[in-house]
Amino acid sequence: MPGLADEIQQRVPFAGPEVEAFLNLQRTADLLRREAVDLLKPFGLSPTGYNVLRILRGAGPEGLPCSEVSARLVAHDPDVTRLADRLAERGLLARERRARDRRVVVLRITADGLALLDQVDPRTVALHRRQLSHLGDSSLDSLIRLLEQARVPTQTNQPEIS
Amino acid sequence: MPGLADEIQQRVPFAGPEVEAFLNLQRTADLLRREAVDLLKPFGLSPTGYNVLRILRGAGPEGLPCSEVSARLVAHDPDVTRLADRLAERGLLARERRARDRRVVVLRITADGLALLDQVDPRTVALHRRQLSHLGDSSLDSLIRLLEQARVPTQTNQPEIS
DNA sequence: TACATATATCCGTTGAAACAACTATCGTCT
DNA sequence: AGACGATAGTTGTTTCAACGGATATATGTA
Repeated sequence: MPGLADEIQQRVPFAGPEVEAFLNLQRTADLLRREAVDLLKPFGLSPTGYNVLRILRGAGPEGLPCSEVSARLVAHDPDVTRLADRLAERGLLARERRARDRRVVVLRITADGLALLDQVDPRTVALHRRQLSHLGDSSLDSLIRLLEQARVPTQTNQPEIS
Repeated sequence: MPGLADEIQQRVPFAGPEVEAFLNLQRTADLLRREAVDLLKPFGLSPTGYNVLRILRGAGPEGLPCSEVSARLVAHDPDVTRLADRLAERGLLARERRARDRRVVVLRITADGLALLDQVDPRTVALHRRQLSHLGDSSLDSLIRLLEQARVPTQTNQPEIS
């Protein structure tokens, strides 16, 4: 197969700092996330499930509609219904249809859910500290600021003229 | 249910910069990744599949064993077998058992695979530029450096004494 | 009221990731 | 040679995310 070798080789080895930043972002996020997954697994929680419970705790006793929970998730998951199904089966949250608008289902964390969070929270905090504290506060602040900045433009993006 | 309201409320609103950095990292990575997923979908590629093809292109005509591909993936996926299955079915890569060690299966990108990459690459580069170029080169460099730093300690972590 | 449209959630299906058990092959030691 | 353990992939199963269509309710309009 002549000519193939010429085509292959190290092409696009460096496609600009944006690409490199994207890949580093994915790589780092994946690595740290896996450790969080492993930590949460013994508690029967996925990162998303854990996230839902924390959102509901933050929402207080009035709870929050599914749609609102969905909007606040770290990793946007459109299928809150079945996610809540699993958590409700285990008694970690309660569901109730709102009277004045019977379309919305309000989710509320239960005492069991709160107890589980109390058990898990110290571990995740310790994990993240172990993962990132070596950067130091000032680097962490920079990192946080850069990550926030990185999210800005994609939200207000013009659709391509194409 | 008295007492419940006291337990709920905004607890753990700020558990330290490490937690905030972790959440920002996940949030940003997820947001950017989703756009990449949408971009790749019309080409029938997942981010991981795209990643495999680029790794194989970089490896050149000699190809790479499954295990080596797995190790170089951005998002570590232990199941390269079936990932390669799908790509091989579409003729994007070829598989061959190595003669001197018949345990290893060598993956090689095909001309079709290279052609697909040629089609996709400019789009992903453009996407990442659109996502991140507003940060500017110096901020991007900082971000890359911080993300690299963040990956260091987790690799050499002592198991907890616990 | 009747109708059209929008919204919030639900559910059926598909595809892929996670985990574990299994097979084949190799290297080494006796 | 034969046995043991290590290595490289493969395969089965379960679970979960993604996508789209379906349902129920609400809202606006004539």
